Amino acid sequence: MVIKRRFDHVFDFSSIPKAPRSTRRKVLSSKNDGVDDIRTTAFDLLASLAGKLLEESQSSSTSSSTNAFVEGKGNIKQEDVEDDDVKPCESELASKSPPSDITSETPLEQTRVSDCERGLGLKPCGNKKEDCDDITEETGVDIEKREVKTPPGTDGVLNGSSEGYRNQSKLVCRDDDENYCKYHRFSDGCRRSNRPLTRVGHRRMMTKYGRAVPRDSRTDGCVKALYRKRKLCYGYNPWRHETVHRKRRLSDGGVSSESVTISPEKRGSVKLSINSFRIPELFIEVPDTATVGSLKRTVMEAVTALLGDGIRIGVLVQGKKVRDDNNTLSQTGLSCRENLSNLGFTLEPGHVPLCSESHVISMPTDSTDFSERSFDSRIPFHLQDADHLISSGNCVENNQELVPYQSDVSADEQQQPSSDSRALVPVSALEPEALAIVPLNEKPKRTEVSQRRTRRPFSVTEVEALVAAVEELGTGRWRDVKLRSFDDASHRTYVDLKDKWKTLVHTASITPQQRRGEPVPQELLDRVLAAHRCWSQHQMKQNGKLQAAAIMVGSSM
DNA sequence: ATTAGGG
DNA sequence: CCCTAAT
Repeated sequence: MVIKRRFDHVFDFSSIPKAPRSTRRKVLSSKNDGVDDIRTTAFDLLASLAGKLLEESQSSSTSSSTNAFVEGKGNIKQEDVEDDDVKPCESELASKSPPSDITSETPLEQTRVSDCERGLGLKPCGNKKEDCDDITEETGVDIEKREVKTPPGTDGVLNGSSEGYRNQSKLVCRDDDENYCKYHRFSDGCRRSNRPLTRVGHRRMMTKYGRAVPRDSRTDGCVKALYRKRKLCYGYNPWRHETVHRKRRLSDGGVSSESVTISPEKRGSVKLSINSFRIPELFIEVPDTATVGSLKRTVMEAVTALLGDGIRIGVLVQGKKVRDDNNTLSQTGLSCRENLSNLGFTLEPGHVPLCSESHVISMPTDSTDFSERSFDSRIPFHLQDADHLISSGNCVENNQELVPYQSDVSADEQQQPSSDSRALVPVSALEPEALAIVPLNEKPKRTEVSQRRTRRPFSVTEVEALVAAVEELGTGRWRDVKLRSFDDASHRTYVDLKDKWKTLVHTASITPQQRRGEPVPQELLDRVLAAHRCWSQHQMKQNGKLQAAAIMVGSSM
């Protein structure tokens, strides 16, 4: 699935939620922290810039026009994912089977099982059956139809408003993994897994880092697509080459400011406010198996990379870039009102980005375009866009020094924002180089095909299955847990399961307020804690026995 | 290939 | 999730 949308969002600073930095940081994982920092820094930077420039209250026209301006630009909003299609998931649930059915176990294992089942207060299988029935219902939400709704008559501009978002067009994504995975729980009753047996026929090729090599295509469409995306990005696609070429030609590029309002009030001083910045068109490609969540992250990454890459400010006067930083404003001709009205700013990337992760979508200028263009024959959009880029590039070539800027846009268009697309002059038309700003490859960390897997939060159903398996098998047999309960979920490796258990234990240990993501039922967390205690205790005992045995052996020698 | 634990 | 070390 390739989404083609123009992506010149207007960022309305006032719409950016503010929270104490410390608060926000607290809630973020260490990994996202960096991202958030970057984003925050970038926005803070912009905000402070605007603040500095805004020495005084804006001229009355400014504030009144700002909102209207943004409104008029329209909005694109990804509505939160909804589960609207409920369909029971295949679950092989347990039939009654006595927990004592462990005849094949060694005496040691027998004791540990019984110990732990006592410790965990495991119910007899009859009760487990009840659990299983409950689970059947829970798994009913496994099938998810996800939608992205875009507002009618809008053009791809983001802001906080959520008005008028009705199914103008739908982007239906499916998470294949969740759709199709089935969880086995107590599929063989209460019998403990027998490693030698379960091994047979269940081995799965794993990549070096425990990455499961998908056994079938139903669950790995995403993987393949991602890989393909990667491949495209890393060099085999014409679009990319065009991008690179263009970048060599371009010395500047980036985000343009809009709706700059200037109020030369006192003599010798210049007051102005920057109401919004527009982000240039971004190209995003995601596989149609990608989740909406991953799409969001992708867009976020693209924007973050753009802003966080280190941005510079460019100044445009009468559409021409002012390159001499040492000239005074009056020397630059910014002393009179007329000239000030032609002042513009650009955000430019800190350095010329190279290609790395080419996620990134571009959005059409209006929603009509979106609904029709995004999902039709534009799939191989690279070529078409390559053409576009080329022509844009030519434009730049002819005008390298003087970056075209529609200076009257800020003065005029913002006054009549809802007058429609005139205010939506595509960035590319103004600043073709903006197209090249797909921020890429700052950190050559992950080389080549190695890509971090897309995050797949565990569903409650999965957690349930995991907890059940660990209750049975303990915390040190992740491979067995995998085979027992996640054998059909190729994207869940035993390492994933182990990691998930780790986080579950942590989650269960913290207050509900500190938890994030889809809430895990307290009942499950209680079981997690109980199982964790039981099995770690068991492990200690076992270690003790081993030590004792070792001592015995040692002393007898 | 698995397990365990840090990042 | 990723990465490593140790089995």
